[in-house]
Amino acid sequence: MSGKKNKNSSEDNSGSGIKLIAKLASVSIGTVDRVLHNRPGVAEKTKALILKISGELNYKPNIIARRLVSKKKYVFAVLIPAATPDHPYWYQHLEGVDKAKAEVKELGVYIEKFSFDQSERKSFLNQVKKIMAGKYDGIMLPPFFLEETNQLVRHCNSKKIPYVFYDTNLKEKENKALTYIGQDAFKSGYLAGKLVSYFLQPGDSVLCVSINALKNPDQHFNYIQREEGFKKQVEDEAGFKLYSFEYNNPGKGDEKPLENKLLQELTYHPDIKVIFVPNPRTYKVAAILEKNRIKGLKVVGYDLIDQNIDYLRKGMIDFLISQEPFQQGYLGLMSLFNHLILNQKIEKEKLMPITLVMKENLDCIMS
Amino acid sequence: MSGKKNKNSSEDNSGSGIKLIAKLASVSIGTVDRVLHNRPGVAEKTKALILKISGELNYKPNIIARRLVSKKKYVFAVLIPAATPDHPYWYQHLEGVDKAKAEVKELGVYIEKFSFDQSERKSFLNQVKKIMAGKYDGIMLPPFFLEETNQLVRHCNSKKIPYVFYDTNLKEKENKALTYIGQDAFKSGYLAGKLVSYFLQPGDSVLCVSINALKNPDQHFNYIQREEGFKKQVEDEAGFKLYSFEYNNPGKGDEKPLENKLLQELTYHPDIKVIFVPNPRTYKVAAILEKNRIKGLKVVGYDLIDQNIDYLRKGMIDFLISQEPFQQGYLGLMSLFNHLILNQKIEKEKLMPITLVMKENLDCIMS
DNA sequence: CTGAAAGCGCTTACAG
DNA sequence: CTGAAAGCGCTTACAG
Repeated sequence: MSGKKNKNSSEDNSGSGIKLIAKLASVSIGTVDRVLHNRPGVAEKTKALILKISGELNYKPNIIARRLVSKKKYVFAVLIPAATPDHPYWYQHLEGVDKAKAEVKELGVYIEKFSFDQSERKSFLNQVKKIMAGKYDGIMLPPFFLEETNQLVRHCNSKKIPYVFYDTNLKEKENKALTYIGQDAFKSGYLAGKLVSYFLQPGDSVLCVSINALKNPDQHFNYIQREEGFKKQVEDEAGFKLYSFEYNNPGKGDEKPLENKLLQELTYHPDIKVIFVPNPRTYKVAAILEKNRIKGLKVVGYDLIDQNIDYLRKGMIDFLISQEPFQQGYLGLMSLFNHLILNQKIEKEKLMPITLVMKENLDCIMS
Repeated sequence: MSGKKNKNSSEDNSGSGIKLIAKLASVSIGTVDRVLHNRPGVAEKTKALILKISGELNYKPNIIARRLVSKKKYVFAVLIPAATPDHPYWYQHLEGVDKAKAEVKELGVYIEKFSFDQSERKSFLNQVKKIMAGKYDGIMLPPFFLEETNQLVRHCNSKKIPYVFYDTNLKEKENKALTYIGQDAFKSGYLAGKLVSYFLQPGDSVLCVSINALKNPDQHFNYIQREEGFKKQVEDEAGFKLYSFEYNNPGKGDEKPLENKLLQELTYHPDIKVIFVPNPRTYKVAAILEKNRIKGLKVVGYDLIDQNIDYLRKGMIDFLISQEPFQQGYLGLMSLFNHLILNQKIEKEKLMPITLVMKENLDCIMS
């Protein structure tokens, strides 16, 4: 009567997992559970036997059963720049975060968001402190500010809390991040440079306009690296002249200084045929060109934010490089989940593709 | 003693689902299960009550528990062109299929692959027949051959078996496919045309070389549409001259005729500056150019197969358009899974991004 | 150091 | 038409 299930399968498919092991080892399932979870209170001999059997059986726990019964809850903290009309880039990260949030909720994993003003170092620090004061099982952040990030990193390292970097990478010695999700910024700029070189004729030159949002411009790791990659290709390898200037604006106020500077450069250097903006403020350049009815220049920049998309549609921006912010938010959290809950091995880096977007493939990219 | 769990949560989180409903309706959980699954044998009155309560509770079944206990197995059939050194494009689909396969296996879903020779209509038909003879809960296929696909479609429609198209879309009246996963071929060609237009100077022209693999060339829906999209942009909108020829080769044998034809075109039309190949056989053109030491031409084509990647690296191919074949294989099957097992709503189309790949972003794309 | 029992939320026979 | 019971593979107290 109790023998309904034939045990003639010599397969991988080991009957009923933990129960089978218990039977073969002549112990109870409680004991098996203990050794499988490395909990104390099992005789060395028993432990060894159980490990041996579970090894031979190639035992893999049934995650479904595990999640059904487990009462353990997980909470992740996500540090994320405030998405505002001035910095809409982050809305897409937010959507990715929310998708992950919805997906893991039923599985007992909760995600808390900590928003900060990306132009304010202090605001970042405050949220870092809140996170350190709380009890989180995993943390995800864009390491915008070196000092403050290192505080958090040290805290995580000492408490063995896994953390994930996204959008911007930090290659510091203390960095033991579980993974980095985002582009290789140098390569990204290099690719932009390659594309631009295709457009140019001998004698043409290029203008790079770095429009920063931080009060502390030396902190924009990504923009700096993109510019370096771009410069390497356009100037060093393709041999075109590259002009460049920086413009610093924490988001508010008029852009008259930018306009003046830009027009001045274009007047002095009529050989400029392409303008490159290594960040999402590309639309500001397009707006100035439009306002002053300047045509015949190609504009290449970053990120599919609404303002940029408008100018891409109008033909005032030629190419945008997309970093898949949605995927960054989503995959970053899922890698914490996969690591902590599913016990999966996580790659040290998940580099986002450097996607070239033109008016014509916009809709496909966004769907 | 049995009251350990406080029931003071007036939340969405409805205690224990089916049990709570049973309690509130004063019936057993068996009866609740029946109406939730729309099985017969429940009094209309009881049914209505249970439906009402479950509605008020906003009841969502716990999929984890469901899967743990359910003995129902699902089997999907995938029709996939044989991946061979001549058609390596399909290796990547295969990997996506295998990933999906591994992921759903533990959940009681099995995936069977049916491989066919993409140059042989007959081979496709044979596999279609096998699938129709079997008992499958879901089917995925690239609808390469119209007649044969329609047979399968009619079979599926009458048996209410969901089916998914991938790689190639078919917009026939009988087509009630659950979804289509792949590019919009016309737009894809149009984008290629736009990119090419950026490279050209007035007076330049373009050559389109369509290298087919089917014995029955009129069946290449994708290639035809790409060519049309390309032509529309390059010729109609940008106003460049477009030469084109077709070359038909079912995979085997020498390419001397192709070489002769290509060299002839280039000799007659020295104004040709770009060659466009609307399919993965782009490397064949690159090989001929290399062999004959022809430089200064730009080559744009499709798909990240090894041969193409080699020439991209060498600089003999300038741009490749990627269709994310891995994702096609993976997402197509997952949409069957999500539909059938998770009861999710599926979008009618999942258009793959039209990704431009150059030597410089190759590694990021592939990782 | 070890075992026996209850239970996660559901489905599946089986018995009325 | 309806209910009571067993069980999916695991974890969690609790009792020795």
